[in-house]
Amino acid sequence: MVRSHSLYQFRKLRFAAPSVKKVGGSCPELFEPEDWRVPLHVDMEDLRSLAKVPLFQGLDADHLRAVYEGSTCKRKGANEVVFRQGQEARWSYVLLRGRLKVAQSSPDGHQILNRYVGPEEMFGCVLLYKSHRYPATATTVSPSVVLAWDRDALFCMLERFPRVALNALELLGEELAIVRSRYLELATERVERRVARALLRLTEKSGKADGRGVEIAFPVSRQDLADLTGTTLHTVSRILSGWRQQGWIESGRRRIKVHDPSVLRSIAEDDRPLQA
Amino acid sequence: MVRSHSLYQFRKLRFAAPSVKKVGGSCPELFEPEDWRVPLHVDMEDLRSLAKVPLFQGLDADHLRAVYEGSTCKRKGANEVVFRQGQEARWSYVLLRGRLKVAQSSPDGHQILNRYVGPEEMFGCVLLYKSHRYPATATTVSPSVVLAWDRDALFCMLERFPRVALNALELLGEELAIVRSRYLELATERVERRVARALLRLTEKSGKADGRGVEIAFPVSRQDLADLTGTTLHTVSRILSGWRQQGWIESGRRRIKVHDPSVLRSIAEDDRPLQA
DNA sequence: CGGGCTATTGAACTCTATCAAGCGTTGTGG
DNA sequence: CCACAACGCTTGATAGAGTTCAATAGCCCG
Repeated sequence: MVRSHSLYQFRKLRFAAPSVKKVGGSCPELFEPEDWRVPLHVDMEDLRSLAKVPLFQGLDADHLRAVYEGSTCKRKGANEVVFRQGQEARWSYVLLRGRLKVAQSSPDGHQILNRYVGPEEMFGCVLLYKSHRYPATATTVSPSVVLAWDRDALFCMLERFPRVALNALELLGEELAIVRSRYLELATERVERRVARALLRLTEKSGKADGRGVEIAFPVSRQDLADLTGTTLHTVSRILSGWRQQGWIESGRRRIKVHDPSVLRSIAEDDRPLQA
Repeated sequence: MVRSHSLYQFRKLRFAAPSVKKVGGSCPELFEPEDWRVPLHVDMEDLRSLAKVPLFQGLDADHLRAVYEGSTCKRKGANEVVFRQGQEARWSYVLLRGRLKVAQSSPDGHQILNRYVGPEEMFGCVLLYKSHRYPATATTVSPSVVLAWDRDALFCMLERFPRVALNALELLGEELAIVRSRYLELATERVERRVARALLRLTEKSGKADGRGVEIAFPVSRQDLADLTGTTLHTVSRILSGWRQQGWIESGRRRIKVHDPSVLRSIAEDDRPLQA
């Protein structure tokens, strides 16, 4: 599919000086100036968010608090890197607010997009990667707040709260099923269909509907879509142009709105459900 | 890649009457006639195998025994189906002896091969698939012995032995990393390289070396290799023919021997390591 | 206002799927 | 035990989806 080196594929990520601030769970006084956005009662708000995280379902308030206090809070602007492929994997993350993407690149400069991560999802979490290295790079798409646990805290947590381990097992299982279904898709469907599916998944997961259609709530470039579907931005551009001319969609710079999902669905047609 | 319906893709699996015999863990007297292969001390032998299963690392003898006694033993000939895609997922499995392949097919009749399973590996185990259905079909490649636990037994086990849950987490994580790396491969590498990688993985995992090279220890057809790499048996055949003419390999009916892995490695060349 | 990004589009090219046909082996049933 | 069917493999020819190459145009931010 993507064959050889194309300069377009080398995406220059802006490596803003990592304005990572570690914040002891319940020590708001440690906040640094750039954290002005954060009100002092952040604790309670984060805790409420935390309660919605699937990974922590089944924990009662006290346990949640304990989990929270073992965490480190990091705040990022848009387009910052949370961790980079190949780095030592010390932290496991949960996204509280914002949006980020997890991408993997091959040594020859090609890139694929593993997934977009939304609020309350865990990421970078394949606990103790055997290699002890992150297999992918996580980059924020919008300003984000993440909680992180280091190896020790994580193991502690898993030991104290077996329920969390079970949740993790379930979530990893889902993830695995999704990746497998994506693999099947990549191996058997043609590009247009893959793009349609990807778009549908994005709108379903994070679409903002208004009178004239559903728009993806965060910026997605053609290249992103290409990396997501295993093709090139050129092909994606052509396809979207076609759809736009048909009036199926509306799109601009890193912006896509689907007018009529049912049309896309018929392009993606198949009995097979879209996983996730 | 694989575009439209090709009769070749509809692989007629021989659905032998499932000669599944359920055997209470420690009740050898329940064995049915077809189990003549099995000596009476099967218990101890299976137990020893069980001790080597990564999923059960860290359990002591008593616990292993408990785990074993919660299991059901099933024996299969070659080319039998253990579970089928879409069936209700009641059982989780560990392969004790033999070899099997796990394949997924899309509604339009295309097929991909998720993985080959060797002794001591777990499969069909993404505990409690959310859908409660197996997402793939497992077929024996050689005569095999599997142990199975039903949902209840499994949860019991996870509850009694948190260590098993942690092991499972680690194994799933590895699995996920492998699938992701395979996805990256499929999206970015061309066919020849993918085939070379697949062959190398097979020989490394289950190669029998002799004076003139390394042979894959179980039957692998061109179609299998194609399903494994997301291409067609035609292309695989052409590629292998080429390599054979170069003297890199030697191959027959469902039989492949690699003379010089280093040559294949240079075809698959890249700094990227072959995940598993 | 200029310099990056991002997107659009045309044209050429090529990898690989698809179509088609044939061959040797295995194994099965008469 | 032989014959025939099924299976696995090989190979040539053809075509097409989608990558690659190239060039341009619009948009956003500093």
